[in-house]
Amino acid sequence: MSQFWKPGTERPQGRVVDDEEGGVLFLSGSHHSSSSSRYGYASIDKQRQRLPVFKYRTAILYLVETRATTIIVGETGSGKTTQIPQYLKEAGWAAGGRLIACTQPRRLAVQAVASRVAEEMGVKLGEEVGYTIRFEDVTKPDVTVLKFLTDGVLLREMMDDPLLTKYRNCELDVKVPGRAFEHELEKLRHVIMLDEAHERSISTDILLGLLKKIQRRRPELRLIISSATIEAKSMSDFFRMRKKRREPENEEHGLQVEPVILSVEGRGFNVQINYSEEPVQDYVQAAVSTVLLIHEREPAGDVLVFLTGQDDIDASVQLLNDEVQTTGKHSSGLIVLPLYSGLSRAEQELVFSQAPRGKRKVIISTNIAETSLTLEGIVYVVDSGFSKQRFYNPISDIENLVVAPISRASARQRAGRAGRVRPGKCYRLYTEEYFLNHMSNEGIPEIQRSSMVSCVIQLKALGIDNILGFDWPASPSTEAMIRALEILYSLRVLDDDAKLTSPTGFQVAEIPLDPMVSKMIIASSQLGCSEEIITIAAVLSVQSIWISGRGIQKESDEAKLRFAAAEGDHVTFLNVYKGFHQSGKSSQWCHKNYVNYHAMRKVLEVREQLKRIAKRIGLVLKSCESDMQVVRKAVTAGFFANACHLEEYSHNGMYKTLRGSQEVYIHPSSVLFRVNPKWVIYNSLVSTDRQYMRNVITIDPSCLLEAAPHFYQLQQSNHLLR
DNA sequence: GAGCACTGC
Repeated sequence: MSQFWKPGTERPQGRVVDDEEGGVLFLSGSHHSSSSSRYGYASIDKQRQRLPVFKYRTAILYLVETRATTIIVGETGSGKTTQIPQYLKEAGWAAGGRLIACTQPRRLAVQAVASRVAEEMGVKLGEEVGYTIRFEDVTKPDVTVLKFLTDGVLLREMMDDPLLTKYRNCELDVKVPGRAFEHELEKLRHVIMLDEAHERSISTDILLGLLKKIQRRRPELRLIISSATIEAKSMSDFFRMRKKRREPENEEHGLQVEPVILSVEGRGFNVQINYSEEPVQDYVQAAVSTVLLIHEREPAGDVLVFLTGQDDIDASVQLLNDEVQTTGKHSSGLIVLPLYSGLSRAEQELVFSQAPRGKRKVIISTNIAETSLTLEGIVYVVDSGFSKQRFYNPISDIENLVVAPISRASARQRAGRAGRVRPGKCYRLYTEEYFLNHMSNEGIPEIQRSSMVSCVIQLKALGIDNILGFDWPASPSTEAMIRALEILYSLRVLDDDAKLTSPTGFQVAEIPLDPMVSKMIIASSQLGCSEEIITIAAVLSVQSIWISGRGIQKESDEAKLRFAAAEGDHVTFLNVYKGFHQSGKSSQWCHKNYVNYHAMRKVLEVREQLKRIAKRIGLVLKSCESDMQVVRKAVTAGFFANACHLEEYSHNGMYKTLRGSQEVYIHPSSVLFRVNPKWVIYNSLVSTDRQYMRNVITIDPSCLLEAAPHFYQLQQSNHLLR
């Protein structure tokens, strides 16, 4: 297949930010493409001063002093993440026991940034500079002043302290002042920095809404929002808009509420964009021929290809390897590596190793390389223009993974991956016309593509009662909201007035899991099987505890049968956990039984956290030993809405959901596959050509009525008792 | 007899 390319006109790293309405705007100077190693060894201070953000130190501090909200647009390598928190500390924003908080969407980034900053400041991590992520609090009371954390953790912290008035490293009694003395106010002058806000995770969006709300009560709270170029304007609009009435500006303290955008250049290199001249029919095939073209015509440098999922990636790795084999010398020198989250740790690490001299590394990856992982040495990027995205249908209450076109923002992000070490090239497997006229500017925020049950619970726990009226950066659909309220009501987590019930609702909000799982845990406390149910909840919260992969299917299926329980997958998990525990948590035992050791370690961690929380909220930790009847009852108490009945005359194992009469099937990975018991409850649905139930347990229909009479009242006569 | 983009508490 021949490939025609048309050089594009887009500059992936353009940095002019529009600011019409009177906001201060700093434009960057000339674009430097320097690397720090050019100067050889330099002291940390010198290195810090060489970062692009250093030029803006005074400007940033001035803006944070005078503006409620500052939006920083910082390209890759600008140094904003590591430097700005230090500038704030140096300027006295952490004096008097106050904490400067800086959030990241991902745990790994939190750890990396915190340790880098601690190193630059010459302090031990966990002292002045600390971090908090799930399972790990590396901060020290009275000592830590710079705290890095995931946005999820900050959200959890706000449940105990909704106005963040206690955001300090030691106890201090401060009242929220209506009109307070200067020195009282001083204690409340906090800065919170939300980094990578453009990624628009659910937690970031909730935080943005909450912090905007808090600012009205606490004008002395300062926000720094870091964002990519394209999204900066909408972020600024969000903070500019006063929701109902126009609120008076806080002129008294010389503070302006209008947000301002400050743009800092990065250290990326220019990336030449090439578009396909014709629309591409088959992007796997097109990606393969483009890689071969690059290898044939372009100078040395590694290639990164963005495809959508495991299937596409494995197929193209195969095609490229075949090509290398058949054409021999011409195409040799290629090392082709797949990259997706489902790979084992060892396989993932291969992509970070350097290619031997004279060899070219080709990494074929999912979206994981767009945000989560940074690969060094990439000079060429091939962008299919697609990724797998999650969509939620509130009518059927089902989440689907769909291959969908990416946004222009994503396309720029992908292209930028080619310019980290030297000028690079990006090959887009779509036309320039398509890019300009058919791609959306920004992706759909996660909050508009997800179920809202967890989100509603969190907001309720934060004291936000009018959720439909909440000031979102992007509003979730009314249908999704109503569906969430309905589910939470049926779980008896919300009452008739949509308030959290006591104690169930408040307990569910404390548990960091899906409300149906939390409800199951609470029920298990009353039924006397919380030890078992907490283990099951922990296993359900990791991706999979089985080792899967090509060539070992038969063996791993057989291994699974050794643990299989007649009741279904949940009880099977208990058998695996028991065996793992009895082996002394041995990795050899896992290996022998085709159980994923890393997943089991995570199960242990989650289990410990859940036990701690259970104790705190007053649940009884107790084992039911071998009475699996109560285990099934507890599962039913949380998941009654997922009950299904086998169609009597079905020969292919078709079930129908009680709630919506949806056609569903037991997933082949379940121990109940082909067993087809009459009544089952599933944990989740995956939809491909059919709807498959994953993690299934048999139930007794009378338990359904017992667990949720309110829910099954109507169906009672015509379904359950037939 | 099928297949799971990626985070997070």
